[in-house]
Amino acid sequence: MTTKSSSRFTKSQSPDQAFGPPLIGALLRMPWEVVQRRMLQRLHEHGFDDLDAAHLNVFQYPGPQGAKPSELAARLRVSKQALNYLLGELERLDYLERRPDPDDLRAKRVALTRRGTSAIDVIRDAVAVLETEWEQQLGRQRFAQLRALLQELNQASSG
Amino acid sequence: MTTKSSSRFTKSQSPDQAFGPPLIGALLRMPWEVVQRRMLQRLHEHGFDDLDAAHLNVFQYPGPQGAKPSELAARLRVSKQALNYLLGELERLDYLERRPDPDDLRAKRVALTRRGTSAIDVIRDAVAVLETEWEQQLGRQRFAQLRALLQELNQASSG
DNA sequence: CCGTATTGGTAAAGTGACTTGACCCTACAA
DNA sequence: TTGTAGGGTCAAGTCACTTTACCAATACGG
Repeated sequence: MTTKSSSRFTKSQSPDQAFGPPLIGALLRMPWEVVQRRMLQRLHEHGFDDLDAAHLNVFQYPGPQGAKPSELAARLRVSKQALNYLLGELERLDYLERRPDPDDLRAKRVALTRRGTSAIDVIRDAVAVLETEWEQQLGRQRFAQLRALLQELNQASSG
Repeated sequence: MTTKSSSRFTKSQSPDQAFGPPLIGALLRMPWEVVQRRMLQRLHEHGFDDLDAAHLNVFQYPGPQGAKPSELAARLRVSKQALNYLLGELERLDYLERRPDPDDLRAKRVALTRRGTSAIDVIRDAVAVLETEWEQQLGRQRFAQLRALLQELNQASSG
């Protein structure tokens, strides 16, 4: 019933601000950007200073371990060439290897090196630290609630 | 699922995943990406098909209206040259104008055109639709809770 | 089996969204 | 005044991509 006519909705009342209060988009984006920066910062502090944001995408959940390059490309919504370029970089920097798939002679599989898994450990740690910070700000219970709600949201819109 | 044979795992407790359960990072990122795709999709459907993800950043909360290019550059964490490049595109595509700042002869101010504000209306509408979808999935109360928690989180880490 | 289509990956060339470095003009404080 | 910082732009270079094309292996319908 709220959305039958969008007239009142879309016209913002304040003239010099196109947006009113933060939309759910911004509310999700801003903390995610905090996480992202934190991950990069920690990685750089721990000697993985040859990684940048683009590389980070490859390590993103659920991680590249065992995946086929084309799988990863689809997951990250980039062309397989673009992804292969990234994989080349990461292989050169000794974060992973591309090994032949034993079950399909066309395919390859990504295998993390020791350095690669170490980097992922740093990432997980960085996020863990941030989580405890947020936990303190929101309270344990409320933070747990937030996490649960986000989890539910992700399950719903996984398609 | 896949072969159990490759069970040389990192210090992560979960078997064949370098990551265990989704970290808060992924939980924030994934719905944000849903929002992002939805915004672009809606824009393209409504005739704003000359916009891409990079342009969207400029329109992000709280929007470019009245801002100085250098402000926007800092906000988006890109160089002022990079941002100026984007503004050039958006000006050429008739989404905004760069006008001289009346109070500072060095500066310019971004002013949205009619087409620009229309695009923002579409964005807000797209997010509003998604919000009602999520509201139905989580329930009104729980979704309101989620929004409140996210708002709190953003206030905390605004610095 | 065969022939065809599909899938996984690569190579090469082009490009465009950036970067770095320089510069100009204005503002402001000393 | 001067010196310094801030806002913006121009120009050149770069590299992370895209596009196009192609090969090899697999899947599948007969």
